[in-house]
Parts: sequence; structure tokens; C-alpha cells
Amino acid sequence: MLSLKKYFTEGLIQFTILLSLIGVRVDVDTYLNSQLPPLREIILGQSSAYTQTQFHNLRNTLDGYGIHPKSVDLDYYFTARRLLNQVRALDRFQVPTTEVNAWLVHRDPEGSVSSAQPSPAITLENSSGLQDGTNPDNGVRESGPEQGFGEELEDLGAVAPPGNGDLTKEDIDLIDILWRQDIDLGAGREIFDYSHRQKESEVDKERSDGREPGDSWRSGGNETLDRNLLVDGETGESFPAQVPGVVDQTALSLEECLRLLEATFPFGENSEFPAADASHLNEAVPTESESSVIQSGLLSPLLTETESPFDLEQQWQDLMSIMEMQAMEVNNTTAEILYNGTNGDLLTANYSLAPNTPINQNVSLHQASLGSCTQDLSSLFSSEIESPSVASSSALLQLAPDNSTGLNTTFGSTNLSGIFFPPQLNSTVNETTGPELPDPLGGLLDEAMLDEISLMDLAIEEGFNPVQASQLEEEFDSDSGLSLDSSHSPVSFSSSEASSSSSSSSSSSSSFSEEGAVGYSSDSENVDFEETEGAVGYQPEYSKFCRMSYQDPSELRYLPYLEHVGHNHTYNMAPESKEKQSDFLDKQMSRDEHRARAMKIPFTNDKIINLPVEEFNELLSKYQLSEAQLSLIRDIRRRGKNKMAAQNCRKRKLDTILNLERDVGDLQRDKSKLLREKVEFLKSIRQMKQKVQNLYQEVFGRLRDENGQPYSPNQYSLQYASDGSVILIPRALADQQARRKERKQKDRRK
DNA sequence: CGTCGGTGTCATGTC
DNA sequence: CGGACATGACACCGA
Repeated sequence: MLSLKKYFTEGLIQFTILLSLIGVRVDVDTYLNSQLPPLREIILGQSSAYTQTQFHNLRNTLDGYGIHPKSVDLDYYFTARRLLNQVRALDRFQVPTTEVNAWLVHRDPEGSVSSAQPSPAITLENSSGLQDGTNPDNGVRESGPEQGFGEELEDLGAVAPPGNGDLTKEDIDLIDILWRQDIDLGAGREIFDYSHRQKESEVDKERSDGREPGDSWRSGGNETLDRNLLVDGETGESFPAQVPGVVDQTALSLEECLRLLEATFPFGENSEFPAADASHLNEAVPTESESSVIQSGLLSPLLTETESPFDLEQQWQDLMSIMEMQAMEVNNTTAEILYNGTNGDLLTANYSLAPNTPINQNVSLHQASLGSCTQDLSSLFSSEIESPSVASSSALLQLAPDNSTGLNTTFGSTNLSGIFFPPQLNSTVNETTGPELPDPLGGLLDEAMLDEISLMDLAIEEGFNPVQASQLEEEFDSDSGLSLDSSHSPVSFSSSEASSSSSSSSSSSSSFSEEGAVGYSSDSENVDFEETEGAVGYQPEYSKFCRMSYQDPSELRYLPYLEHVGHNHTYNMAPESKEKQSDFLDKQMSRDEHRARAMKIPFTNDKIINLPVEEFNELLSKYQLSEAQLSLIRDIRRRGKNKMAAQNCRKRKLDTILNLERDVGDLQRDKSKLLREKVEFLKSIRQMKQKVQNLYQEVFGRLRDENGQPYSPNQYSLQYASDGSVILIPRALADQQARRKERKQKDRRK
């Protein structure tokens, strides 16, 4: 008995603790208010995030286009339009940065040891990690940035490579969901298969050795770039020095390339092209007049004047958002095609670059060129470049810094390169040039986000089945939330209690006539059946009534009348049956009733218990009662009231348990819904990252240096700044900045 | 005979 | 401070 009751009590406590825990971790109200509305908007709104974007086909198109980058008969105009449309399509994803950030968290600290960059930039290495968890170079899965998001997603519980660790049923379920989504996206389940990815990497490696046509963009000759870096004596920042005189050689074609970039990432309405003039850059950096970063605001002639102007800042932020999502990329198919298996050796061979070949710091976008654009397109755009105002929709690309950006500003920009290059490439960079890519997620690591993610993890770990979630979602399509049913809420208790108190306070004006029905034998403990019939007759009925109606004790006021009705229906019974009946009724009597009858209490226990204090005292004063009788009456009253209180207490307890059960159900439903939303977001983020990645690769692949050679993604990367400009800088420099930025961020946190 | 749920009762605390 | 009430603990009872 004792253990049972303890069990009950402890169970209730555990129940409460469980709820409180859930309530703390699933602050549904907060979550829904602060996070979900925009998220839901993405899901339910007109966002294209959940439209099945055929970016695999898109990728094929891009690849096909990239096969012959130097072919002059390619339709650059339509290419630009296509890129522009893609970018705009990205914009239609409408995923605010902050919301995306919520999913871009929980980066493995080890993965950012060497490349932690607080900026939103996200390296492709991270993004590709999930797809390709193996490093083809050594076959060892490094803990570096290469696997960044693979682990992230694993942490999220969204994707767990089957080859890694134990998979719970929930993990498998979730993988199934993601797999189905990837099938929608054209990806096979092998993507989630660790071993298969390994094989795939090997195949890709072989393919890379044979140099696919798609690699032609980076099949340039020797790079004659120097790596002279100027160091800001004040800040210690390093930046590439620009050697005067080598600027404008191929500036035109490079500008075109940047215009392509601009067309790809339209973030400015300013169609001017000051960057065409090399001195402009120098002017932008008065103190570093001789050293200039390759810088260029990328502006789309397609967007100038005739097209709607863009809020530069807003556009850039949108782009940044997309960039951030890039790091979440799971399907890095394009990256694999272009880079996968391309280890450092291959890259070095392609570029005929010794690992330590100095890079000309003069490399700038002005010196770069779109190899395929150099002839036709340069002439096509030349006039426009000279006079930006002429820019029209007929112009394909225009490259120009939209404003004068100082070096500091420029170098405060965010490294784009890391976003777009796969782990293989990154490892190559590490081998050949040393610098490590920054951790683009460093700045995104917010504890609140971590909490959310951990919540998701918890949801998964707790055995949630996403499939069931979907079913639940459909079943409970209505808005979820912790809406407590007021009818079951503790408030109802107060109403019950209020009625109870009102009942007890409702004075009974009944006369004491019923006392006459109670005739006690004067001297015997034995019950005189004849005499007790009247007094006892109602008792079982009352007892039953009281038991069943304690929820509404107000009805108890009618009990005195029941006394009149209930007693002595045995007059026509045979004495024997009468005796049996009396015996039965006697058994139905409570102990207190027996005691009261024994003590010849002249009124009913009901009166004793339910009369208000004043009337009760008045009643007592009307009789000459012995001390024993008074004591018994007070005990009867106390026990009677306590009995009702106990009944109410138990009912409350029961209702509380029921409410808790329902709340748990509500929370589980909410949890299911949130988890389902999470899966949806992962899916859309993958799509967006794929798109951005494709765009970056296409743009970068078209850049040419003064020799008409493509830039090595191993050596250079595109970086974007908050002012909307996009610059091509050596990776080493980008990494340096990233580390510096990370340090600053850390200091700020302290 | 033990278990379990329901109930009554007591002690205690709170309002 | 006394009364009403709430509640944990325990005992009793019947299924």
C-alpha cells in the first residue's frame, strides 16, 4: 500500500518534472513568436524554397556551358540572363539571414580551429562535407572544415552517415525523409551512404586525372602572380600590393568577368564602372596608393536604369544569407564534378604551379579576363565600359566598383572563396599554400541557436519518428501550441471549490423536525432497528449521493430533505426481512453515524458536517449535550469535512494528471511539427546552397588573368564586402583576414 | 493470499 | 487564533 501510494506520488512528481523539462526546452510560445512566424512564412508562403527546383538540371546546363569557356559562340547574353534569373530566384527564397542562422550553428570547434571566421561566409569545404565525408587524398576523414556541415547535420540529427556510429531508428527515419527529398532533387540515396561516397570519390579522382572538359576553365598555364603583400603598419593587416603598370592589360576582359559576377549577384543599381580605371582603385585607398586590392563592385548592366534598382545593402545581405546557407550544402555534386578528386597535385599540375610559386599580388579583376569574352565581348562592352551611362540591357556584363572602397573596408569583407570550394580543394590549399580557410560559421554560433538545435537533437533523440510527425501534422493541422483547456485547467478547481464553499455557506433554514425521526434507545449501544430506520434510511443514499456529487457540493443543501424522503420504507416488510434490511442499512452506516447514534446525538451527521459554523453553533446551543457528545459532534464535523476535502483533493489530483497528459500530448505534437519544419528547411537550404555554388563556380571559372589564364581556385578566391563589392584576392590573404576577424570576434565576446 | 483502486481518517500546514 | 481547507500518509475494504 505504502509503495503504491509512493508510486503514485512519485509518478506525479516525475510527470511534473517531465513537463517542466519539456516546457523549458520547448518554449513553444517563444519559439513560435520569435522564430516560427517567418519560418512558417517560408514554408507556407509563396516562397520558392519548397518548390522543386531542378537545380540538378540547372547544374548540368551550367556544366555544359562551362565545358567550353573559351568558345566565343556561346550566348553570353542569355547566360547572363540565366545567371541573373538564378540569382533572382535565390532572392525569392526569402530566407532572412537571422532565420537561416538558426540552422547554421553548432559547428564543430575543431573544424574551425584553423579557419574560424566569424563572418557569414561559409566555405564550400563545409558544405561538401556532408556529401563527401572522405578525403580522397588520404582516405582519412579529417576533422577539419571539410566535414563541417556533414557533422553539423549529423549533429542536427538530420543526416547521419550510416557508416558512422550507431544509428537509431529515429535516425534512420530521418535519413529516409531526407533521402526522399533528395530523390526529389535528383540525388540518390548514395549521397547518404558513407561507403558509397568513398567509392564515388575514388571514381571522381580518376575522372579528374583524366581531366574532364569541365575542368578546362582552370587549365591555364603558369601563374605569374606574385604574392607581395603589403602590411599595414597600423593595423598589421596584409593585403596584396599592386604593381603599377600591369593593370590595364587585360582589364577589359576581367571587367567583363566581373560584370558577369555582377550580373550573377546584382547588388547595386549603380552602373558606373570606375574600376575600369586602375587609378580609381588607388584613389580609393589614398594611403595605400601603390597597393591595391583587386576590387570591383559588380554591377549588372542588365539591371541598370532599365531594370529596377536594387537596394545595394539589402541585396548584399540577401546574398550573404544565401552564402551562409551555402555552408549547409549537402549535395555538392557540382563541386565534385569540378573539384572532386582534384587534389593538390592535380591542381598544381593544371596550373603548373609549384607549391610555393609566388603569386603576383597584382592580380586583380582588372587583370583577369573572361577568356571567352576577350574578343567579342570586349568589343561589345568596350564602349559601355568607357561610358557607363550607356549601359543598357544589351550589354551583358559590367564590372565596376559601385563606390570607392578603401582597403580596410575591402579587407573587412568576407571571403567568398571558402564558400564555394570543396574540401578537396581546401586540402590542396593547405598543402600548397598553407593558409587555412576561415570558419565562416564562427560568427554564427549563437548560444540561442545552439539551444534550438539541441532542442531538435533532443526531439530526435527522444525517439520522434518524422513520419509519424507528418501524420500528426496532418491530423492536427490546426495551430498547435500550449493552449491549455480551460475546462481542465486548475481554474476549474476553483469553481468547484467556490461552489463547495457556497454550499457550505448556504445556511440551511430547515427546521429540526427531522430530529423526531431519530429515536434512539436510551441505554444501549445496540441499534434499535425500529428507531434507526428513519435516521439511517437515507444514509446509504446520501452517502452515495455525496460520493458522486462531491464535484458539486452545492447540492448537498438538499440532503436534509432527503432525510425525510429516505427513511422508513420498511413498515410493510416482514420482521425478518426488515431485520435483514436494517442489518444491511446498518452496514451502510458510517462509523461516525454509528457513534452518533450510540451517543444519542439528536441531529443528523449531515447537519453536523454541512451546517455553517454559526448555524452549527446555534444548533448545539439548542440542546443540552454532554461533553462527550459535543466532542463526538465536533469530530464528526471535522471528519466529515475532511472527507469531502479529501474527495476534492483526489479529484483535483486526477484532473491534474489528466491535464498533464494532455499537455504532454500537445508538446509532442508541437515537437513533431517543429521537427518536420526542420527537415523542410534543411531541404530548402540544400537547394539554395547548390545554386549559389553553381553560380560561384561559373563566375570564378570565367575569370582570366592578364595572360588569359584562369585563376586557380586554389590560389584565389572571390570575396565580398559589405559595401557590395566583390574582389578577387589570394586565398592566403583571405585566410589571414579571416583569422584576424575571428580574433576580433573572440575579443569582443570576452 | 496478495494486489489494486477507492475511500475514510488523521496530522499537519496554509489561508 | 480559530475555522475552513488542502494534502500527505495511512488504514480499511471489496473486487
